[in-house]
Amino acid sequence: MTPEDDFAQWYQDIVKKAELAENGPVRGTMVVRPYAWRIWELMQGYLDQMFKDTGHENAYFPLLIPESYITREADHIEGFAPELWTVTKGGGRDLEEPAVIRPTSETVIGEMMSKWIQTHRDLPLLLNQWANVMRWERRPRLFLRTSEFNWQEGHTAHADRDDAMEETLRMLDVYETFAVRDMALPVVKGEKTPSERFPGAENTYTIEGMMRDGKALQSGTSHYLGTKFSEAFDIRYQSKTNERTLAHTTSWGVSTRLIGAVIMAHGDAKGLVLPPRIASHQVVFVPVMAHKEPKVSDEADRLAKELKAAGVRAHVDHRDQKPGYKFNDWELKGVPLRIEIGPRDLEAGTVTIAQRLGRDDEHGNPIKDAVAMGDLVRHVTERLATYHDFLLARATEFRDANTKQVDTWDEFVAQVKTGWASVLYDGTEATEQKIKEATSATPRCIPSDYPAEEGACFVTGAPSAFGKRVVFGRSY
RNA sequence: CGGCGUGUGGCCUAGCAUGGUAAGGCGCCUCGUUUGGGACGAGGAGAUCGCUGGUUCGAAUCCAGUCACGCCGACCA
Repeated sequence: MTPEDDFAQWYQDIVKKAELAENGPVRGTMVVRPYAWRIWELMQGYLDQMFKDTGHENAYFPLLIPESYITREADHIEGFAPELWTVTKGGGRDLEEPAVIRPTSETVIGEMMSKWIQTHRDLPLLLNQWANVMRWERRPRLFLRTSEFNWQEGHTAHADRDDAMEETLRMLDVYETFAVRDMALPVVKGEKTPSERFPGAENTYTIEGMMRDGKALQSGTSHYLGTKFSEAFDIRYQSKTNERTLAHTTSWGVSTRLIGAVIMAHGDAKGLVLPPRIASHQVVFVPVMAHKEPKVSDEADRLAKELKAAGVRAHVDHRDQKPGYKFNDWELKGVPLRIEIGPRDLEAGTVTIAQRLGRDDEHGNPIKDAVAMGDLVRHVTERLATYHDFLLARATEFRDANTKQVDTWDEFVAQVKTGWASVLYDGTEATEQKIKEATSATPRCIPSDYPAEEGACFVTGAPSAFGKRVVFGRSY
């Protein structure tokens, strides 16, 4: 199965065959297997460090939220009501007040913030939590949309709009940096149009990645919540001039959906392709003839230890299988570098390196390079770095080749079948609706780095909105 | 939630029209031979055929309901 034949089927095959995840016993739930959870742990590591570097502290808030909290902010409840899971019993008895399982934690954290914030000296309050949330999903897909998923949610409170907006955009930048630097995923960063905003947000910002079928995946969002939740939960502080003032809040999150992004942005017919910085194993050794020549295993173990000491995630595959089986297996699992080591290598004092992607012969098989054992650590370290650059460049080329500026309806319809279209449009929901009905494309974002441009809407001819082009595409 | 489709050992599938108590491949276990691109032979384990009910002497097969999964749509940070 290749991504070109049937993208949806290909995706499911990879998730299953690469041992990433499977369905849980309750509809819409997901079991994340160790190989994928390791990827998530690595992602968490990078993100958590960046959150701390930008002054945030981790905390933990309860899974269960009083039902009444959710209803306090009008837009919020309207948006989330259809997706809530509600607990009505505890210890076999009906609860006095039903509790909802958090779909997101603005409400319960808002409630706590109102208690913790007294004066302007308590601001900004910069929090993050790593947690699971639940939303009823009508059509679950592993990693992309499941009823329960793991994520991080940042929640912050600020003295004024400017400070909160700065935070909102700062964290959006953190997400962009992470996507590019750690996932080799180029993203388009920008603001959501009003119809695509988070329920309860004044503004929503997003990073959008292009998958290999040309569809967009919303990969991270950052929201400026204004004073909506402060009003609902009474988050006020005493200002320097002794006035009781509403705080401005933000929230921002990324989830295990990012694992889906990695699969769909980099994968190919052979299977998963993992960018080195988030690869569970960066290097896998495949010993050859180890049963006849015990030194082979010893040398593999020794070299792996050297690599580990240098900070490389190396693994030695001691399984009792033939080498060819292991080659295919690790390619399916997307390991960046494979090192073959056998009697021939021992004699020559070398190992044989094959790269998962980007260094293939005319038949699509990896070109194997001999590398001196003494030079292995340096070579591998460099290879991993250039491999990352290669994946990023490849994904960027793909995205750019499938993004077009268009100015007519016909061009637009053709373009969003396979990629993204950047257009001038009037910004109305009616126009968005018309586009969606005809093409199933929706506005992905108003890119931050697009130049100012105005003109006539390509659908209605009315003056364009937002002062620049907007990217449309089909999305997950 | 609407339309279409699919549920048979861990995985893929045959059997179903014309009911008679489940077959093959892969995988798994044991032994031997093999090992630089998915090995081979011999022996072996493993399924109340998604679930519930109905029809029948008898149901994987027919009927009804239900659950799960997939695709499309609607919905969805």
